[in-house]
Amino acid sequence: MVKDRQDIVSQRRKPTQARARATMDMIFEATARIIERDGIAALNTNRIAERAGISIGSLYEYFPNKDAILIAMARQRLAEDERLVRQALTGPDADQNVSLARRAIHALVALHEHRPKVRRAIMAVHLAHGFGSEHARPVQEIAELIVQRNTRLLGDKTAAVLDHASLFVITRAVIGVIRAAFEERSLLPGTTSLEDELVRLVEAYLAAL
Amino acid sequence: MVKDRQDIVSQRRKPTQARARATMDMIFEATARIIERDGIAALNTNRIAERAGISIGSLYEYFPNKDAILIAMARQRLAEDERLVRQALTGPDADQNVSLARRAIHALVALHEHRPKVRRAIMAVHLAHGFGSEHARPVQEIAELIVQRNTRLLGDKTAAVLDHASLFVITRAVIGVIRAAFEERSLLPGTTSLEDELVRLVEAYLAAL
Amino acid sequence: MVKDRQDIVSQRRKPTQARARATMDMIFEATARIIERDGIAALNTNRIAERAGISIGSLYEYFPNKDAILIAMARQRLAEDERLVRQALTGPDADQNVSLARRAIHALVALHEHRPKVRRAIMAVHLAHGFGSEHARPVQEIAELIVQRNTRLLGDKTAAVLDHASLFVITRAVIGVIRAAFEERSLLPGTTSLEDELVRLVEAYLAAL
Amino acid sequence: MVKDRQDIVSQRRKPTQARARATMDMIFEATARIIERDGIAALNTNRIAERAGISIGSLYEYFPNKDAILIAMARQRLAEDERLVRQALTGPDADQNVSLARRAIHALVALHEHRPKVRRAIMAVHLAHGFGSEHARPVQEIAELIVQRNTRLLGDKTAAVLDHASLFVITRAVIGVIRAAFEERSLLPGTTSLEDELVRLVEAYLAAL
DNA sequence: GATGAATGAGAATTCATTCAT
DNA sequence: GATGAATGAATTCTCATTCAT
Repeated sequence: MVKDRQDIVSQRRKPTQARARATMDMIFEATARIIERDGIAALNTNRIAERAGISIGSLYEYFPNKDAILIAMARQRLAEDERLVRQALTGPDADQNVSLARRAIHALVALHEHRPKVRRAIMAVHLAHGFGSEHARPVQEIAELIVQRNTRLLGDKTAAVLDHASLFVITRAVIGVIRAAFEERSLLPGTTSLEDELVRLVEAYLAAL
Repeated sequence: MVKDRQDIVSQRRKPTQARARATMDMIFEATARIIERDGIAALNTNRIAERAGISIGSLYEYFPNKDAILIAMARQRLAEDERLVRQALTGPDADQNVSLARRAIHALVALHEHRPKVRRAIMAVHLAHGFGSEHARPVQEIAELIVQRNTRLLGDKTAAVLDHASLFVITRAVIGVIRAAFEERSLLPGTTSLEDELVRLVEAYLAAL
Repeated sequence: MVKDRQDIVSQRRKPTQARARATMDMIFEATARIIERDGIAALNTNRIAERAGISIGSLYEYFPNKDAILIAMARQRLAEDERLVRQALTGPDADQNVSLARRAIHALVALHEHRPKVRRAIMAVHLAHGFGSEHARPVQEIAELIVQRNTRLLGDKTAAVLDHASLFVITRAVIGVIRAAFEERSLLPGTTSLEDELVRLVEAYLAAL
Repeated sequence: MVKDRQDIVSQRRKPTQARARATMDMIFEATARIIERDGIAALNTNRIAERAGISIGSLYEYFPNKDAILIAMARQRLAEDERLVRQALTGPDADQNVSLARRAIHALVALHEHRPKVRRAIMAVHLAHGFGSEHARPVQEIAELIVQRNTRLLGDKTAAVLDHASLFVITRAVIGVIRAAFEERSLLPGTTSLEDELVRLVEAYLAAL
């Protein structure tokens, strides 16, 4: 039973040493595998420790409680998301013939294809702990990046228009659609038409500003 | 935690009698109150029964397990959502001077202001149980209604354009934004600017088709 | 009541350490005492743990569920039965002037005098779980031992006659009578006449082959 | 929860009317079917009432508690057992060329082929309630019948020899073997060799007296 | 006589967490 | 730093039985 809810977030040990970093990765991997195979309901700290090949005592040396593991995983994913989308936009492999928005959307969709069950589970916990605001941060930053780029190309007009509310709306709209596509399976997520529609949505909205 | 019970979904007792209906409502109300006051983590069947003023045995006469209660609540909410939005569109109090899209968006935003904590909790469980596809059904049906209306007014052209994928994208975009607004609290939900932006999003997208 | 747990049989912790072995014995002893004093209906895991002086959690560390405890006890008893009868036949204290059959029967009757209420209860559960075939194994093995001994003394003729069916019949006849004597209390078990009759039964049957 | 254990045995309603008799049979049949399909662990009074097509309240009009149903079934079976074996011995279809012992044994084996799972379950409860002595009564009475018959044919010598203990031993030996054959499934129960061996056992024992 | 909704004591079991070694 | 045995509060859920209608 967790008694002290305030430190639910922080890891106990700073991953200064490579060794500690490796152990944490094993904990994350074990957690992900359990979620994938048996679902979040079957996840418990003893099982995580066992599959990670460490003792339960050691696990608690790294994380103060169970949810801290999932929250750390969510944050890691979110950071990774941002890194990958940014790479798609500015990295050396980026296709310069494709619009920034389309590249970002394509990358975002691709992200959601990786371990969707795990993503859903960790994000749900992350959300339940009130970190919803961190949730869209990567996409938001990407959006701001795109806006800055376009501003430089097109002049200052657009930038003035794309205020806080507009940025919020367009980013959440895009993630909302992508998540729904994966949650519902009604529309095949990999489809190009999904990406086409999303690009249309973004461009139409931005044009309307 | 639900084990291997086959039937997470259905109620046990069919609410044929008004009495049974009333009992179920008391269970729902007790559940909602506990979630609001103490959070979903503090929710357990004994407490629900106690606050609902029935015995734990009776509770299990109505629902096979805890999650079934939350899922039933989610479905009730979803049905209510649809009813309310539909009413805003076609009901006697509907303001005919406002566009259908704006009226629907206004109603949807208003819905999310009602017991947001409860809504979040029950929808999370509903989602976790794999009913993500039911999740957007009300909005989808409303959207189809709007499309039909517009089709009658504008002729068949628009209808041909607004295919499955487009409808999916615009509906999920709208709920995605509304949910994010309530999850994140970063943007004050009641704001007209949120609604304005959503209307702009919808109209821009439809115009771009 | 055991639900759908896969593994009713095995202990969870292997009794490698002497400590674990001792704990298991305390669980067995606590269980036996509760059955003796209050009957099998009063047996529950919380009470077992309490009387064994361990926490309920620890109990479940050793056994996956209540019945597993009883089944383990039954198997322990069965193994002990075999050991004791074998000892009566071949041990240093064995009276060589008495026939093997009589010695075996005497030992078997003596066994049933030890905690009859416990024996009945654990064997009933063992049986109810479909382990009826393990039930007679000790006696069967003893019988085969006797046959081998006699074969050596009398030559191969007898061995040829005492086939599978005959061995089955005579062993089950003997335990059937002993158990009935203890279940029914109609005949005082300790009586020598019971043993005399059983010896007569065995010898008459074997002679008739 | 049963509060008054003394009336565990008697039915509440004497089956004076044919109607009541029919209801009790439906209760018995429902109970048997549940045991056969789902095992004794799945048996509960609500389910019995449901399958018997009566209300739970009515069920308690006929039996004071759950075990009373099973005990009544056991007694009915036992009475039926006796009737059937007696019929095999003295009935019009009885084969006069076969010895009485063989006819009795054949009939007993045949009995155990009928709903073995149900028989095991109800007899276990019957036994657990301390009615073990009623258990062998039918067989015992049959044995006495045989002895009387043989006495008339062969003179008074045998009757003098077959005292209480001998009668006990031979009857319990026979039932013990038959039960083991069905519990263990190691020896095919229907086999003639089983019957042959049992007849040999009985005749050898009686001859040895 | 019949009904069946309601009861609630009680049983099994889990699992996050601690702490002595 | 690591271990993992032990803890026990907490939770879910069952089902025999009652009794008002």
